[in-house]
Amino acid sequence: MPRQRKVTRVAQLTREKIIKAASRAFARDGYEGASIRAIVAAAEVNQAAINYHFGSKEGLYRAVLQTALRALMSDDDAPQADKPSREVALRRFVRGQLRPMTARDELSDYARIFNWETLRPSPVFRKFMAREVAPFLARVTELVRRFLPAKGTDQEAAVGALWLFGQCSIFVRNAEQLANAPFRLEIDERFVDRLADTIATWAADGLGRRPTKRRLRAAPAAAE
Amino acid sequence: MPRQRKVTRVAQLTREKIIKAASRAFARDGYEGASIRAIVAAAEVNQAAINYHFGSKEGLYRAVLQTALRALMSDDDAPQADKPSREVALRRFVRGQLRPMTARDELSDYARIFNWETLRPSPVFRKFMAREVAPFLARVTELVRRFLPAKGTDQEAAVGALWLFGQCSIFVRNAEQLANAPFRLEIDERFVDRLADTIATWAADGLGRRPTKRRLRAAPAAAE
DNA sequence: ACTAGGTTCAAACGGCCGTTTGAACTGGAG
DNA sequence: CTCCAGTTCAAACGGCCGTTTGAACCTAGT
Repeated sequence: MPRQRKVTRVAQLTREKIIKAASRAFARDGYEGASIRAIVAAAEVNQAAINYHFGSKEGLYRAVLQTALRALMSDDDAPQADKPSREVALRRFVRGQLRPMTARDELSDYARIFNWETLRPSPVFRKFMAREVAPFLARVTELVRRFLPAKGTDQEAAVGALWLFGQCSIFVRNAEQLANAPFRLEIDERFVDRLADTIATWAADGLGRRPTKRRLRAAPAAAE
Repeated sequence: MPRQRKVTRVAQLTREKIIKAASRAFARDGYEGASIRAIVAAAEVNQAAINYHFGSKEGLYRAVLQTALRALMSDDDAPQADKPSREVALRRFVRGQLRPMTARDELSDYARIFNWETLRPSPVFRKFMAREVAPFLARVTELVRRFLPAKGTDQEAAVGALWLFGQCSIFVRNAEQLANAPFRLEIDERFVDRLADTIATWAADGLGRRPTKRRLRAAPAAAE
């Protein structure tokens, strides 16, 4: 369970197979919903391997989160080089957030895992994020601030960042449902591109405006 | 399990105790996370009572969803009488959505249950909603349409409605977290009122604008 | 080739889950 | 008051869960 003295090549391969299968499982079913038995079946690995290599299911989840965060960070670090306009940066961020709607790769698995955690963060996640995610969130807050009126407070920027996440995540969460029922949308790359345009535009316009100070709540109606 | 010939007064009371306790449990832990044993303990009722009165856990959930939908519908039916301006209607809707951030009553339990279902709708929920929720969603779509440019399509309105839900739900989902970590916000009625103003304003501005048709995605950089 | 230590394995453990059972109880119509 | 349908109850069932065990199996260093 604690440190290994040395790890053989095959053992490292086992760990990687497990993490890959676990990423898919956690993305599909959430932390509690994903079972060790399903993971080891997909990874074609003995059940005890997880406790041997990662100590516990929690330890495995921690390892997956680490892999996920590393991948997500380095992914949208890349195109950051040329300091694009705030509109382009916003559009890129939104499109990146919407990526899991169509993509079916590891990166979208990672995004889905974080999506699960927005509903009810697991203890593992909260401890993990408190340390590791600050720089990531700071980057989004910085992006939001470029749209806020001059003297927006830190809190306003943080709220704006959360607001931005929320707009994207509901489409990611319901991507499958959008094809059915009252929506009947065809979710392909083209649609997601247009959706990203729409959200980015809506968001840019919203952030730029000062919320009205007057009470919009109607005065209590005399008649009930 | 099927029809009861007659229900005694005490039996009806048992059913109500169960539904109330189940609502809290499902709101707190989601459908799968809530356990029958926890529910019957909170309701001070025998474990077999749930299968006797509702047939199964699914049956209980259906009953809770029915109660919830009825309550939520009649709640925001009430102030609909005076045909408020679209801005007032939007602000009211947003404030209503944010209600569970501070309120700790049955209505906010119901809202939280629906919130869980936006992450991964349970089969019960999907069957239930397909029939029952159409009018509710139609109302929100109608509200959104009042902001859209003249010839917005039905699909645009539906997307707008989903977008609106997303903006609210992330704050509801993370209400507890907003007090900690990078946000440090004090979540009270005043804050939620201001948040509702902000979201309503941002949303109104965003919906009113036509998304830009030009590609915001920067042309592929020469270097890289 | 030997062997010690890292790794895999099948099997079992204890615990929580939703459900079923059959007996005990009870309230209200006759 | 009787009696039985409606209801409650304690106990048990089978199933899935994460974890532990101890033996078997490599594999790399000598």
